[in-house]
Amino acid sequence: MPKNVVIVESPAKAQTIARFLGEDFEVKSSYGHIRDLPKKDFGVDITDNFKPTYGVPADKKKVATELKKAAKDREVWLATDEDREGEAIAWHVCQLLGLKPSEVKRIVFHEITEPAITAAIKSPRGIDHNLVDAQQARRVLDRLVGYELSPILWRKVKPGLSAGRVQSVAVRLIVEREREIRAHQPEASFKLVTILAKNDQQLSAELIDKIADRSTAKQLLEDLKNASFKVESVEQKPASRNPAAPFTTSTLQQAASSRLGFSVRQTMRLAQTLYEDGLITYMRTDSMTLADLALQATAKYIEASFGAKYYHHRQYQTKSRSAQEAHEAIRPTDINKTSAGGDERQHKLYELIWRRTVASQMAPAEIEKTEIKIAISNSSEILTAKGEVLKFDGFMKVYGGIKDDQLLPNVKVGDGLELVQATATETFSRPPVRYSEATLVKKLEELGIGRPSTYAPTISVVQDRGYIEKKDNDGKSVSAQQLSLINGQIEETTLEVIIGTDKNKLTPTDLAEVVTDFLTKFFASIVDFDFTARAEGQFDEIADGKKDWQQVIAAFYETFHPLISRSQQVSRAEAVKARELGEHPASGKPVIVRYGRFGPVLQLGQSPDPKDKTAQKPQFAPLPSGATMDDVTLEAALPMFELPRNVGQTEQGEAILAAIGPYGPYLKVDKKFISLKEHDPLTVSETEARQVIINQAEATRLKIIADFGQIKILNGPYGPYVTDGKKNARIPKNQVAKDLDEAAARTLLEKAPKSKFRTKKRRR
DNA sequence: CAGTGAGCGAGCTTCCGCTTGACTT
Repeated sequence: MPKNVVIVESPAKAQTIARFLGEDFEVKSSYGHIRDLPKKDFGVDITDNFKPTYGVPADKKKVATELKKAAKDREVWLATDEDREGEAIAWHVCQLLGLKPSEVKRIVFHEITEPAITAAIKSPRGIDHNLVDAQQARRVLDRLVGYELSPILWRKVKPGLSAGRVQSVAVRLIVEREREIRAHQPEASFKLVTILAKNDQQLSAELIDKIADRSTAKQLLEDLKNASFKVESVEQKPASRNPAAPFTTSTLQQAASSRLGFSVRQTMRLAQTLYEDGLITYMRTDSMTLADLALQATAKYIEASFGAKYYHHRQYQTKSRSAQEAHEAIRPTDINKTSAGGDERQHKLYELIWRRTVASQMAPAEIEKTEIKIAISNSSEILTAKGEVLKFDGFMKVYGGIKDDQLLPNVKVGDGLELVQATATETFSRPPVRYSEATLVKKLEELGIGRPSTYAPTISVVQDRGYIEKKDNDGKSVSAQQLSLINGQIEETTLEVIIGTDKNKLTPTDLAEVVTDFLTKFFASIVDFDFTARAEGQFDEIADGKKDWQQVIAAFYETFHPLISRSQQVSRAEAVKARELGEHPASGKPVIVRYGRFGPVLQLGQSPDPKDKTAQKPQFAPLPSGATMDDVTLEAALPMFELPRNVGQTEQGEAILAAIGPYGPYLKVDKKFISLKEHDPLTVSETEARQVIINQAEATRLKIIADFGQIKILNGPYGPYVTDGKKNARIPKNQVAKDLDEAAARTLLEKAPKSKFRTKKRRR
């Protein structure tokens, strides 16, 4: 029985370091934080100097028992990460095991290499209680903000909502970007591009400045008809480009998104598998540092594979202001393994990491840039042709990314050129682009908000709460004019261009706009982009022993809590920004849009005084499909009060109604409801409605494999299954669905395990 | 599954950061 037990955070790490430590050491994992504030209760005693109550969460009970068993009568070594959270985990483990910090050995290492670990074992230290206190301050601050703010939203906006230091800023960024896009007015201008020739060789040259309007563009083309062109200058200058730093979590997420099209969550899942299989280093890191052994191996690999001139030693410094650097950068554990991974996507991600790591230690790419200026005989405007030639590929041999540029013909100053064609095309200024998952992560990291372990979960939570949706935007079509000068003739054409298209971009819901407005109005300091950065400054002072954590929190709470009290006085109506769209033509009553208890709603007539029992109640209706609270108009709103609408009859003479319910637009035929997906309930014709009804009947018929009354065998997205309306059972591989009789189906249902998963709450 | 809309009360929801694992209608 080994006399030492080493506790680390991750089981995969435990496995690796066990190999280096030999028989005297058993290595166990805490699986992250082992104690935390309770989920159900507030867990912080405001009246007792913010004293936290810690406990072992339900999903950690098993680990806690195992750790206690393993630590009994052994020397305990705590090798959790060397950052605020890691130090706190070490302290919590002490508390769990009933050990005084002086009774354990605290060790740290940033690389999982044999030298790093043996060196660490030789120099144990104590637990840094200042650092633990900094973590407690962080934890308690987040609890105070999250658990005092969220209930305000439940009461003033909608139950189940949430707010927090990180998620509320993420939502705010997306809301503000959307508003910039809405406010954007595309400005038109003209871009002139010419093709010029010297003998058989052609080059493309353009006017750098945009041309203000069509008449100026046309005049310029008229001038070009009779102009001659002469090379005024040829400038060549060398340039070099350096490789990007090795991956951190956020840059990996960005590169995997842009190069491989992976979502942030997908990237992390794949990286986790590669890490567990020992193929890459830890994937949740903010460090760009490579271990010495890795640097040496990479140098050797580059020199052997590409030659010495491709090698260039580099050490990178992180720019992230919140970086804690408890780990290495993300790199392959064995640089000689050029490809690895269990499936296609793991393969691609591994290769991306490999390329980035190797490239980071390679020579810069050498480029020769050429710029040719061309004078026009009858105009003061200058045409410019730019070209780039790659002289030495350097790191681009493994991590490319340069666009092919034009190779310019050999011309010298004074050479005359012939005009082949000139085109002036109308272009429009672009609105800012919406955030993608990856660019949001980038922005959050720049602001120092969130950590490598929370980027992916934050993106999920803002979607789960109904604040943010991933959406494609079709953009809008605009007509652009184009004037072309070919063979001495000016031709005019009109092009249809689509601007503002988007795929998979983060778009705010009406709920996000309402909540963001509420929070920026009443909690401006909390959703301030610098709030986290300022708090981090305070945590650093606690870590340095210059401040007491409870005093820091007390000072914060003194300014924060009054905001809570004040916001409680606000009426719902004020919180949810009602807007009057106009007047209902028939009744003269106002039409209002606002965020109701169940979502955005149109209201016809003012809400009556609650004391006035005889007052007429206003009429309510949902927003038209595709409209938001911000862009809905009176014209679009009015027909919504006419629903449900009488569409006509089925061939059998049953009445068809169309309306919008809580689950979207639907048709109603003889008490049966059919969702309307393709058509609008306001405009759907009788013929279209009949077809939808027939299609629906056909789909149901295809879904049923066997129908025994209560028990049915159905085709589902995961294959055939048995159901009695309440419980479902999958059909074993060795049985054929359509051969089952009622008795067999019943047996399957009885044998099926009760679903452990709660059915997911519906989002609206 | 196909109405609701104010505010109160019962009892539910909620934060961030550290980690992995379960397994669907």
